[in-house]
Order: sequence, then structure tokens, then C-alpha cells
Amino acid sequence: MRLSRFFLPILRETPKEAEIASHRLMLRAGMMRQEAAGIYAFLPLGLIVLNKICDIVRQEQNRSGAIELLMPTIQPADLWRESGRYDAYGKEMLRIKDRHERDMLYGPTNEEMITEIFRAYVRSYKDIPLNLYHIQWKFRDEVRPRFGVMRGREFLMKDAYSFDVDQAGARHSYNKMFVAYLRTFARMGLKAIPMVAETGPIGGNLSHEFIILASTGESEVYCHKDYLDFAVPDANVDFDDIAGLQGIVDKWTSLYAATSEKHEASTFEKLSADKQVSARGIEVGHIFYFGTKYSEPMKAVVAGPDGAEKPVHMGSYGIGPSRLVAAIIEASHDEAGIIWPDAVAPFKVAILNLKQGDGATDGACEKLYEAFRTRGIDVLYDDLDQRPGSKFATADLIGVPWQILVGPKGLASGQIEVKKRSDGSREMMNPEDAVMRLSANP
RNA sequence: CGGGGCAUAGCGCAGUCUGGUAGCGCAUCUGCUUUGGGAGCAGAGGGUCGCAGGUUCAAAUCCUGCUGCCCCGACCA
Repeated sequence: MRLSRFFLPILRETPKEAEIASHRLMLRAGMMRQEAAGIYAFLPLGLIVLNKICDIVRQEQNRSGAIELLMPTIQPADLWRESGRYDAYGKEMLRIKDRHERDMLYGPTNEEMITEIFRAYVRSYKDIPLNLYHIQWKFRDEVRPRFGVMRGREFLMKDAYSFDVDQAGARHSYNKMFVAYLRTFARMGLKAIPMVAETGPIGGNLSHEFIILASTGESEVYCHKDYLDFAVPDANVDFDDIAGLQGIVDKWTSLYAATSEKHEASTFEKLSADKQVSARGIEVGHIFYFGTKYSEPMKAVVAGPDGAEKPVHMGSYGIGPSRLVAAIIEASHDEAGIIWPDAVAPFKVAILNLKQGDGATDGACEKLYEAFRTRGIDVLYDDLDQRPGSKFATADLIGVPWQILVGPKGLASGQIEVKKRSDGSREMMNPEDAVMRLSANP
């Protein structure tokens, strides 16, 4: 992408409403724009990142055997009357009427609808287990939205729903998501720790929140330090290996880890002092097993081998991709701006033409730009007619992992400078070597 | 939902107390000079002062009502 043809409205000054780093940086880097309290438009740079996050989420959901569909944002109220949640959900649910005065709502979650879809088609135990997910915008009319997309009212959520014949099956489905989540967050460069959690209005009795540690997090959390060094299952993990998967989950739940709601100080304090981590955290995922809470009232039943119909055992599993954009920034930034982990970086490489209009630098930049493009590397070419200082500031702000500085100084000896955003290290090299180096492991 | 605050140009702000026809920095546009960490000079454009009433010869400024947004707390992917 040529910066001169991109839409990147960066701000030099911080809008006054932004208190925390991710909110500030997302506004300054031209990633999003607030349209109302807790409601944001994603601008091109923000959307690229959001899509990369969704890609990773999708890949890991698919790897675990979950199947993607897409449900609507607007739902009929009658579905929610069946489950009893139309009255129970309260003011967080945005209720609307259509032109025929029918009660509708903007979905805060999709248990009812997925159960309706399931019961419409699935009749036999032979057709399950089944895990269906979608990535769709949700609306929860939060009392007090804040911190940008960290706690917005409209937010993107990946929500998966599992259906099993019995509790043991549901447990395995739960474990699949547990392991998929470990992999998902690790691929984004995050250390997410599963913590025992309250089940909230979703219901059920087995639940973990996936929390990343960050000083600006909204939850108080307590955990064993060793979790920070646990190895995440690799891509070859066998999701059909019931015992193997249970082993992974057992390991990841063997040590103390709880949010403040479930915190037991007496247990926590028995850990040796150097293993006690008491911190703030950001919830980036939440998984639940809730049995027949919805299948029973909504009559989602399957016939067993004996012909008897029984309600299915369900679980639901959420990840907030829009919140993850902010969470990743909270976990990875410095004074100058964002530092994107490679996997979600909007561009891997930024070429900075330090003397736009100069034949030598223009030529070298164009050649580099073409070389990266033909190799399929996401590259941003800063071809604006601006001074070097502002180009450095922009590149640092938007957090591209690798910056290639092309100026007369280096070109005099046929070299360009490669700067690594994460640690600021720089190295002079030939353009060809830079292309080789940065194309090596995509 | 309780408590506090803010609303003036794209962004950050001054002007409001003490009423007199709106200003600063950055950004934008034009020209020239610059070019390795947010350039300099000269010029230009851009605002029904959140909305609606009221007081007054005159309202960004005073009064009343409304709306939006932010922060702290209680609740939440």
C-alpha cells in the first residue's frame, strides 16, 4: 500500500477523552473514530488489524472442529421469551420495534437463536457433537461504556455453541475450545491465563475467563506465576483425543488462577510469596458449560440409541476480536506508539522514503516496494512529501514491526537501514538482503 | 443508576466572572527555501460559539430547559 493512496488520518495530538494507552493510540493512529458513546467506526488501519485477528480466531476455531455460520444482529423477542431471558436480561438489551410494532432486539448474544437453529434440524444423537460459531457484531447497552473498544456498547464477538448428548461429551467440547483459545491468544503474541470465573447471566456452572495481564485491565486477578511460562499446545494437537485434551486442560487448571469474584485469599496465600501474582487483567475470552439451561425450555432434544428424546448439553464460548485490538495494544506499546506483534500487524514492513522526489531514493524505494509485493509481504510505502522526522513518528505510531529507512546517506554506499520497531535496533544492509531477510519467515 | 466535569475551526485550548459582533497553537491550502527524529518564512481559507427558549439596544458571555460526551463508583465479551 502506498501511503499517498491510503486513508490514514493520524492525529498529532491526543483527543482529550482518551484515558488509556490503547484508546489514545487507536485514535491517534487513525484506526477508529467514535460515533457515539461506546460505538466506533473502524477506519482502514483498524479494520486490517481487526480482520487479521478474526483470521486467527477463525483458523483456530476451524482447527478444533467448530463450523462457521452467520446469524443476524437483529432477533425476534419471542425467541427470548421462550428461554425466559427477555425479561431477565434487563436494560443491557437494546429493544426495538419494527414497523408492524413487533418486538425485536439487537442481539447481545446468540444462545437462543443457535438453539432454535439446532432444534429445527437435529433430531438424532448420531448428528452430534456439533459446534457452531459465528463472528458477528453484538450490542449491549452498557451503563457506562469506556476505554474505547475495550468496553464499547457495540462490539465484535466470536461466539461458539456446542451441542452434546451428555455431560461427558460436553466436557470434551469445552476442552476443545479451551485448547483452541490457548492457541488463539498465543498466536497473537498474548499470554492469556485461564481463570476460574463467575458464569454471569449466561448461566451454567463450569466457566473460565481467559485473562491477559495489563495494568489497565478492569478485573482484579490472582494467579500462580508459573502460568506465565507454560507452553501452549502446538498446531498438531489432536482435538479428538479425549484423554490427551483433558490432560492439557488439567495442566492449565492445576495451579491457582482466579478473578476477584472467585478469589479465595486463604488458598492464594499458601503459595510461596515469589509465586503469587496479584495483578489487573483484561478478559479476552470466556467459556461456559451450562448443560440444558436453554435446550430444556426451548426443547432442543435428540433421540438417543434407545429412542428416548433428551435435551442436549450445551456450552458457549466467546472471544471479543474488537476488544482484542485494544488488549494487544495495552500489552505492546511504548511512548512513541503501538508495537504490533507480527501476526496481527497491519503491515509487516514500512518503507520510509526519507527524500521524496530524489531520483536515487525514489528508485530504491520503488524497487523495494515491488520486491516485497511480489513476495506477498504486507508492505506500506511512505511516499508522502514530508520530512524524515514526521515519517519516523508516523511509522513508530502505527507500530509496523519493520521499518526500512531509505535516504541519501545510506544509498551513498548502496545501503538502506532496517529498524526493528520492538527494540529500536538498526542495521545497515543492501536492499536485496533486506528483502531476503524480511521475506524469510512470513 | 448515584457523584463530578465538559461542550468555542479537523485536533488541543483561551475568551464567559465583569454582555459590545470571536482568538491562539497545531493541522489544511498557495508560493519559496528546506530534507536522517513531528522544518522556516510569507500569504490564504475555515466557526449559525451543542440545541431551544428568555432577558437586553446588543448574548459565546446572564437566566431557564434540553441534548451529547467524559471521568469516579456499582455492573459487564
